[in-house]
Amino acid sequence: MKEASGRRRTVRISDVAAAAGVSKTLVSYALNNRPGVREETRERIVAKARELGWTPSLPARALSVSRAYAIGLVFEKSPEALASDQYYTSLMAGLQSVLSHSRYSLVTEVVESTEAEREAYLRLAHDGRVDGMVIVDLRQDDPRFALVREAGLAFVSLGWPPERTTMPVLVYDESEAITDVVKHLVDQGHRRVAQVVGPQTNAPARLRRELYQKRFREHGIDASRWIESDYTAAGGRAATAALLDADPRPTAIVYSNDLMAVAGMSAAFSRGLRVPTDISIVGWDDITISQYLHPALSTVTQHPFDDGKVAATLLLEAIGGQEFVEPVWMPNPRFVPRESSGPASA
Amino acid sequence: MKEASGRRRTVRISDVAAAAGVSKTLVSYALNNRPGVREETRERIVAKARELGWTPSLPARALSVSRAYAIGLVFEKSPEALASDQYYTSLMAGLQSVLSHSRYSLVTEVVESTEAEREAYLRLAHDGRVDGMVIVDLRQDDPRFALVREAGLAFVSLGWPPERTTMPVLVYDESEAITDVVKHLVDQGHRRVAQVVGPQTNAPARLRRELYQKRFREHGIDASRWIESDYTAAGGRAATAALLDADPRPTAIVYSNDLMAVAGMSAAFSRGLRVPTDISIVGWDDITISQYLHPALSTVTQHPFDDGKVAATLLLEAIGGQEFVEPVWMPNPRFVPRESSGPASA
DNA sequence: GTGGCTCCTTGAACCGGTTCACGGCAAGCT
DNA sequence: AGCTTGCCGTGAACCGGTTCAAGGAGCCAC
Repeated sequence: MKEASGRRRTVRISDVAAAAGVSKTLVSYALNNRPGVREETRERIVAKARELGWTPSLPARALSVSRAYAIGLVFEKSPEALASDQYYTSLMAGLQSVLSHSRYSLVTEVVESTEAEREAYLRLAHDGRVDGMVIVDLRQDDPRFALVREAGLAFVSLGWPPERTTMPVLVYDESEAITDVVKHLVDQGHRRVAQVVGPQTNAPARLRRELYQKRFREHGIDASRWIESDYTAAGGRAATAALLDADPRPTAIVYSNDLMAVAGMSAAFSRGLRVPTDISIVGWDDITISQYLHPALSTVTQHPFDDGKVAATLLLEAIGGQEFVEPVWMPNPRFVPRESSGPASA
Repeated sequence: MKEASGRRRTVRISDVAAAAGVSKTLVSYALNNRPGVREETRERIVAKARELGWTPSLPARALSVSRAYAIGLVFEKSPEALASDQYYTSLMAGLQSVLSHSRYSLVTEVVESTEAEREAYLRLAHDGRVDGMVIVDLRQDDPRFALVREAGLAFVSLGWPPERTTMPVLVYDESEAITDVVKHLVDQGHRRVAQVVGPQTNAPARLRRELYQKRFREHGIDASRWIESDYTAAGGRAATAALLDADPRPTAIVYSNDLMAVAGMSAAFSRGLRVPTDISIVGWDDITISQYLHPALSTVTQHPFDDGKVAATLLLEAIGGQEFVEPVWMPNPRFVPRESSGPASA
């Protein structure tokens, strides 16, 4: 009586063994599709297991095979920055869309300093909590690659890692979109263009800035007008204010994410400037809200959900032992002109 | 040689035992602060453990004590809806801010149907992957409570659960903010006010709609003008379009989240209406971008990060065996008037 | 000197799987 | 007939902790 109402007795592999009249070794072999089990016997065991509703105990399996059946994702970001940036949530959803069809789970951490990030990595690895990591937001001389290497963890890198590796790497080419943005602006007569960029310790942020500069120079535009910011709205607003203070004011500003671009528009409005009549604004990310803004934001679309899907798939393969030599090229980001960019003001 | 460069040998409890010259039982007792160990011996063991860099193996401990040392969070939402809604990401960050100081981790899942949600719950529970769940977005007759009860999992509910429970419950009172919004609108002469609400299978969405209606009626306003939508931008835009088609058009629309409100503004603009001159708009959530819009969005602020913090704290206590009888009242959401609401048009 | 008590310590079982090494048996080969 | 070979199946060890029941040492009282 007490038993029935109390903690539900879970069915063990030995229960299945007893019910099928074989040893638990054989049950294990049968259920893991190992050779050395007569087909007829295997079927009987599988049927019994299903009948009893057996599912493997994760901790037990984890203990004996030293696998966690989980992957980790650590965000080194302020909660504010994380929440206001859709990229990460979409990425997570993309990862999940693959994991939920496997027996793997996603363990996430949000930390607010590189020191805490380091600890999180060590903890996840040392505790045997995960079998692999998804590394995003690559930084200059990123210390995380050494961490995973030492911990013997598999990983997937979203962006070029600083060292050669046999783990999967996802990359894409932003230059095409950047070329399109610059062409779009130049065609509309813009000659004074400024940039508000992300933290320059962040490798992709740096690369993006350089690509923009290269294209600017090719069109004879002064490429030195850029301000480093932090991807937050407040940061974007402040940077924009500074840029608008310059005497020959820029006629266009390109931002490294939409959130800063929106805040930039707000800064422009509050000075009585019209967008795009007085100043053109181009973002990056294409967050949901961008197309509903007034004016709708010209920006560059990315595919974080797909990135997540592919990243999860490849990471699982890497955990399975597969080696990767070539990076995987993802579809390029694409420029989407909308209303916030137009002809340059006189 | 091969050993040294290969898989790093992790230090086990028996290594500590050998080094300290005691049995592994005693090491376990000492490290778990159990009574029955001489103080001097305990110190020696702890010192040795630290010296060797021992950390407990999670799977091993999980196996013997039937604890996962993790909590679960399942989102039943489209990736799109999840990504564009800051609430969830902030909630997650809040949970993490507590968990990272414990040995607990957060396991997240994103599913797109209630059937998949059910499977996710069963899987997390059955696999022994988590010790407790965070239940958000309560629905009418929410099936998740039965799931966790049957699985014997602890949980924390963000909102009133359908049944009596000894698990922690977080609640807050929206009526104050709603009273303020309605008063604000009425004071400015609004008599025709409409609502765009969230899915009415969602219990809090329903309650919010009813509270608004109650206040409307108290001021003699027709409370029947509401449209059910889905919290997405596309949904908000469509609902707004329908509302604006009505002949005596509403002079104000209140939305159940900011994303729909922004999309609603966009719909108004595209018909040549001005905000707030021709129509006032009030949102709900206060996402980061709201204050940077043009006009800045009048809305209601919530505290998802704090909710997460408190939820995690209480859930850990519940897992520890503590029982809760009274729900915990969180600070009330607060109305923040900005530029998108103003005097009613004639 | 012996019994009884407390305090500290330990061997062994257990959690629920995986896997290694071995054994029985029938078929194939010489 | 004797020996190898392959297939199928099993016992036992192992993963790294926790915990129960029992054992030894030291001390006190009778």
